[in-house]
Amino acid sequence: MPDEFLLDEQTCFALYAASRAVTDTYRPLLGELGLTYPQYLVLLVLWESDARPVKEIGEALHLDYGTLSPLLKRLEANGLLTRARLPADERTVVISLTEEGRSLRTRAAGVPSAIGCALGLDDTERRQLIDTLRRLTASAASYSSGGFDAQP
Amino acid sequence: MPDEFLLDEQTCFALYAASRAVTDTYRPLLGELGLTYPQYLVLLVLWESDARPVKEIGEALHLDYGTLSPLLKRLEANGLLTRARLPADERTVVISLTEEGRSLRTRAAGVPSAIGCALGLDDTERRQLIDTLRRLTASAASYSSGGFDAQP
DNA sequence: CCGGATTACCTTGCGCACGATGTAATCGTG
DNA sequence: CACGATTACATCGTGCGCAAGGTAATCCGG
Repeated sequence: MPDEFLLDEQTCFALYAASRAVTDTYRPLLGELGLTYPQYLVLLVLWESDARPVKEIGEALHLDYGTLSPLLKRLEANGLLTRARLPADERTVVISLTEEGRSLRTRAAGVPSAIGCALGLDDTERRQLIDTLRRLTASAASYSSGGFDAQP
Repeated sequence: MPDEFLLDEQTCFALYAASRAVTDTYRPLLGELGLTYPQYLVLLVLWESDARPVKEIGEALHLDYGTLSPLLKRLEANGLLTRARLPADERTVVISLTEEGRSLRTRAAGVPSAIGCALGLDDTERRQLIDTLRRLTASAASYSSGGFDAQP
């Protein structure tokens, strides 16, 4: 039988390596904008719909507060967004883009196509890859946090 | 036209999310062995062929010394491997498994199949995913470190 | 309306990842 | 053989990513 330790390495390691290779590709592009890849993801969320609570940003990106809190603080320090308590519920912090944060979208206009080109996949492959990754993510998530015997 | 910032998010973010979901699945399994996922990857390399210089481990995993040096130090502190200068070339450090490091392979025997099951992909999908990810990684790498105008 | 549970967020600690910098050993060239 | 370049590795600083523990605001059952 083939070595299970090698077989296993293939899917998960391929994923791990590909993910890092992609962020490597983003790095120089985003560096010119003073952004990291996770910071760029937060801006993508906010460019899509501004003034959202931290909780929603976390749900969109599958990131927890331990990651987001300091990240958002850095973006605030860089003048790209503001943090404000919601008067109706003082627990929730609403994140809003500043004018500088909004205008950064224009400067980032070339990023998506540059990345799309760097990945070197045609439309069919891209769609299929996304579909497979989505199902894989859902399947893995159902195992990690619950699986058979999850109790809410 | 569709929003490029949304379109772009799909491939790269799907990859980013899937990669983290998979390591989430590994975490409890490897936690019982006292390992993290990158540490597990290093052991996979060494289980395949022991007594390798740090350089080769880095090439296999696409990791640099800044990541590997402290990681290997932790594995050494945990008694899983040893580090020794090569007499023939005092610059290179050879990493060798201890008896405990070798025996951990037996305790990890159930990990690959458990992960394979959690991913929920059939053999065809798995093969195709790996193939796509490999080409994507290669394409991205050729852009990041070189691309058109790389000068050695 | 009161007290316990829940919610939203923050902080701390640890372990990657990566860029930048440093050091010692070796190689290569004149 | 000298000496500049290269190689192999280590260290430091920054920024994720996640677990664990903390706080204040809100909700909810009695």
